[in-house]
Amino acid sequence: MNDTLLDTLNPEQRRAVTLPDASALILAGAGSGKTRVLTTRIAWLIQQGRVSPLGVLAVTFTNKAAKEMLARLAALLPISTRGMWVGTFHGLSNRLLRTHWREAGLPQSFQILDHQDQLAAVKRLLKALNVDTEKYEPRKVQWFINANKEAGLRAHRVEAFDPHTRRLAELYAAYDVQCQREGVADFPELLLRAYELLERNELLRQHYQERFRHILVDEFQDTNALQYRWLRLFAGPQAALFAVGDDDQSIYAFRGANTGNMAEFERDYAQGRVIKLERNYRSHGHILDAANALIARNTRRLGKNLWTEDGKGERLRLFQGYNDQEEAAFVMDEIRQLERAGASLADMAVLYRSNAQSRVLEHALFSAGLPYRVYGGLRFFERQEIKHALAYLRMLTHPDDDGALLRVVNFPARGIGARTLEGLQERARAAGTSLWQAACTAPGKLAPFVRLIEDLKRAIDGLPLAEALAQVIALSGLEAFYKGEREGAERLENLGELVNAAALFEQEREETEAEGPLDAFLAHAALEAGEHQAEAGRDAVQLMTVHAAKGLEFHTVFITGLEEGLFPHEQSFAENDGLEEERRLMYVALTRARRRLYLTFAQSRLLHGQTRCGMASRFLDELPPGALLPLNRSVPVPAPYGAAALAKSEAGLQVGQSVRHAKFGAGVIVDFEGRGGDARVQVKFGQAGTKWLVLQYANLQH
DNA sequence: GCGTGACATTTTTTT
DNA sequence: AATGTCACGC
Repeated sequence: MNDTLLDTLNPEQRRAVTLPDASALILAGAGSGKTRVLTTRIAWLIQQGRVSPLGVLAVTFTNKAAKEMLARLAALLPISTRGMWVGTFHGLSNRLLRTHWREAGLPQSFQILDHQDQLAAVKRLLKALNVDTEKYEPRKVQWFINANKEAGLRAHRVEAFDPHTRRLAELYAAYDVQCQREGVADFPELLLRAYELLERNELLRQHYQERFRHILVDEFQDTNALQYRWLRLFAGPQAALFAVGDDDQSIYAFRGANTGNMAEFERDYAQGRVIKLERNYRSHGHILDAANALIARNTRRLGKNLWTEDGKGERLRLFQGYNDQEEAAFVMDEIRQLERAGASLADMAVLYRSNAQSRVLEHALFSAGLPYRVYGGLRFFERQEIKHALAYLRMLTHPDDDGALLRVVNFPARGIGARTLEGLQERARAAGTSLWQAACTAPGKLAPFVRLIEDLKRAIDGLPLAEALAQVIALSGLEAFYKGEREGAERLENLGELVNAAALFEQEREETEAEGPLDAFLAHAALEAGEHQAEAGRDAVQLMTVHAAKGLEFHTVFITGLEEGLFPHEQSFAENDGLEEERRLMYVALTRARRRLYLTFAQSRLLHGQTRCGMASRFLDELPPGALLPLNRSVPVPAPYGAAALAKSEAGLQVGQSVRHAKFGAGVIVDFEGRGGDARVQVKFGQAGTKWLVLQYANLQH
């Protein structure tokens, strides 16, 4: 058994799997068998008797990755994976907080706010405090709160040197008070609360630190400051931290991921125990050569070079289209040819930098009658009918949840408008109670609603979860409402799907869990996006952003829209290290392909309702020419294209160039459009912000 | 209380 | 082009 576990591993992988009981950093390149090493390591540790299954803590970022890990473990070991702590940061934090809700200062049935719910809560707060939402945009306030929580900072510890930031910190403090009063926790709160719980409660800390002897983390390059501290706290002085990651695939810095964690981890924990997995089992040579050459341009890398024993394979096919439609038509033609040659559509992916680009591609595929599937977009548990049904459920288990009440109090419409609600909120504020309590004590127009909730409570008492949910959907009036809607059929279907999900959830649920089935299901709904929708499993071309493609692989990959300003995205030019992140993104895109890779771009494209001209992405210049196969007759790949390029060369300006304006001062060109007398450039100035200027009149110095 | 039209606002996304 | 937000009038 021991042998079979390690048999198929290469020497580096085996070395990683069989490391002693100490912390280590595994630098795992794309396609190097990262997940395999992680799961085999756990299996090996357990098999060797170095740790019991309950002494393992394995953390991932997505539920999908956690599930896959559990499935692989179950296949490797003759043990039950039930009760093992394998999950996402948020899922595990939730588990801890549900078990120790009292010590954590939370109500037993505390509810989890997803992104939407949180934004609604912030808006409500700003309104209650009479804050000018022009000056303090809800989204920005939300971002401020989350960024600080993810840095591990509570409101009183936020450093604020200017009045605006000070005010934001006050709002952050008020927001936390509101959440506490309502008994709800947003996503970063789960982690921060779990962290603080262990930090402050010595008994609990000792308990968990003694229990978890081996802590393993996947996608370590994506951890933020709080997650890293969370890991360190769980590990304590003794546990072995096994971190697997790839700094070259860090593409989430924009949401707080801190690649610096890897260097810090090496210094503080893994000194001398760093293993690089560089052998790639996925792609042919030309693809890897291209990826290696591209990523080599980034500074501050930990350094890795992928290699394969497979041959060079096909060169990367390069196509330039006249516009986005021609580009899409090309992609479609190639797909059709490949399909005719017997390739599976599901093994082809069309990637793009931003979601807006999918439309043209979808249109082309649709017209051609090729089945396709677009990833991203609205998730199951984020749909309004689902949120409504869940909000009713929340009212039943946790009536003090003001957000849930406001969501359903007048949906379906029952004549409770802004005026009534204002009165209700006023009374709640005066009495210092939740909206629900205020509604119960002075019902007035709200009486029917209060009665409805009470009736629902009685109706579902003792029912299994799925039946209870079906009752709620029927009795709340949601069902009748959507039956009457013209486009309600799909929503009704989704509600049916939700009942199914509840039934499935109850079936699979572990009985050992501390919380009731209702709370558990609501937490599940908040933490689990609800992956698959129709279309899944069918043989269809896969359309997705490069971000969404991370972790996946395909026989054939199309990387589209390779134009300056789009990929790399113009927004990145102004950001610190923005271009390096874009390059890592391109690296991720390249390494998704096993056998065939297409790189396409268009000279002009319709964006935000207007035609914009662009030139070929600099990333194309950064690939080794020998690995490329140009498909157009003339292929001046590095040369600029189109009218806009002309305008630029006329004026001697280009994107990324520093310029000076008489009034606005120093700035950097971030975009341009039009030609001749209409040519305009977008310049980001230090003081004056970002402005569009007509080239003819701007008189820019450079 | 609810429907309508003007208006801005557009990277990437998981939990 | 498309979507969400918001103020306004019925």
